[in-house]
Amino acid sequence: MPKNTFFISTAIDYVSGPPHLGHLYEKILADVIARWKRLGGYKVHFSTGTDEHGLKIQRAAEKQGKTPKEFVDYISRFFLNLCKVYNISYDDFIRTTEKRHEDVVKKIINKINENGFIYKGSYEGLYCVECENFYTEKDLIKGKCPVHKKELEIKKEDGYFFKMSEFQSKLIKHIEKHPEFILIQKKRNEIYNRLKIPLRDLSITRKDVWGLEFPLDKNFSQFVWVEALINYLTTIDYPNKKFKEFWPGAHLIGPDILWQHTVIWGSIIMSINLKLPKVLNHGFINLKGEKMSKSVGNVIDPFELAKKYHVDAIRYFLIREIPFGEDGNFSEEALKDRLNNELANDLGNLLSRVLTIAEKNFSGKIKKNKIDEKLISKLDVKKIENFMNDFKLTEVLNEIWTFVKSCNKHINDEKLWAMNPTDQEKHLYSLFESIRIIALLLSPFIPETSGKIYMQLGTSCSSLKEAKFGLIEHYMVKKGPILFNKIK
RNA sequence: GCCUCGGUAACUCAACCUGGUAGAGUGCGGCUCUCAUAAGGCCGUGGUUGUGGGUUCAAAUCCCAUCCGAGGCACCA
Repeated sequence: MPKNTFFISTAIDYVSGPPHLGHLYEKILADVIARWKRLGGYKVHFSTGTDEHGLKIQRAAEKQGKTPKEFVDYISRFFLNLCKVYNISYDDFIRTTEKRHEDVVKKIINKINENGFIYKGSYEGLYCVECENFYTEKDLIKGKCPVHKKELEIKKEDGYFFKMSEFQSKLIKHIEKHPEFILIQKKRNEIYNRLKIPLRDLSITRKDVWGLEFPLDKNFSQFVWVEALINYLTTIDYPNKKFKEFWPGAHLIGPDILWQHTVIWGSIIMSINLKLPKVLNHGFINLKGEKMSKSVGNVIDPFELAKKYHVDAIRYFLIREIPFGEDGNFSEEALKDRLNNELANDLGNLLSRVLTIAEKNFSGKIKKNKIDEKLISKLDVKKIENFMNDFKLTEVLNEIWTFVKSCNKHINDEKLWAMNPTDQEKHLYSLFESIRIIALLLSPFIPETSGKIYMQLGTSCSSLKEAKFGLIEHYMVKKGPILFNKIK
């Protein structure tokens, strides 16, 4: 990726059902990173979207008496809406049923073929006649079809294959040379070890399944995985200007699809001679230690959540509570704790107490003054930038909060409310500068709140370069509504 | 079965790579300022670091074993 551009994608969500908290978590992570990069002056392309082909969707559509296209149009809207409700600043929302995607897929498949990595063969596997689908041994329940509980037969089907096996040693070498290819080490180890087992070629076509037509043979549709991954090239307009500007990027994904993004996607990328992207793999969200699942009925609906809690509180909570790459726990109790203690008391009250003094004693007008070195020594912007570069988002918030608390302590230690006017104005200036920079650093995480803080401070920032003390000549502040209402 | 990761205060985690008798936040108890969203600040409470061995002057940290837990093991996505 050229120096001053940054391409980040979420996985495109499979639209067999509406979004849950896990989908939201990934979008928030990507959004925070994208917003941070923009603050840093990068030209950012942030893509998200929906994956709309495949057998499961075909089935789900049939069940509802809809055509697959009608069905995906309906579900995809929920994901788009999710982005809007949660302030996800995507640059492109891509759907795999779009024409532009079909065009790029065609180009890629042709290119892989020209390079000699596609051949016709036959796939043999365990097949359930009723499902019209192949299963692997792992899928089976007591050796039988997981859906119909029936014996499976061995079936052979013609199809096209991608010579994935040819890329095995190259993938191993790539991981050894570029460990950052897979961000989280424990998952990197898993992939690395699995690559010691011979890699099989990948069957890339299906018969009679809802999907894009296979460019080399009209009798087949494409296996969803290969086609869906190509969205990362579609979104930056492969092979044109934007592609040259932004490739390779960083793919943010969940642990369930790591193999596909490293081994399958990695091989495909190598087969068309492109540089490999980075894979930023995050963890799962559990509920009270249990996996979210529809059958257990403990799925959190992000739309319902947003009705109950401030969107920024939810964004803040998910990032603050769950270290990148780790599985995390969601509970409303923990969310309330963070919201009440950290957002409302520490941050919201800090703004409120300082504004009151400024309005009461100076009618909101605060002139530039010498900065209090002791106060600002508590903030290490460089450290925060480093954490951010390593995607240690939780640490970033931790560091910012240390400073928020320092501001509160400073007010107490100095008895700000009881000072003579000259000193008071001096300290107020330092505090407003501190709060301005806090709002700036927090803006990727809680954008709406940062906006509210800027408004009350009567200023605004849009670049990390403004994270310097003493930039503002005059403050004209005006107290507004409180930032966060506490929830019992 | 094979592979990976984890087991540290009531809870969530840090310190482990680069050994030197464990830190933070939350919770709980107390004190305190009064500008503020009854907010803020301070002090305290609290752990024989899963278990058993080994190496070492010294082990949460390195090695071995063992128990417990989580995850992965490709064409459903």
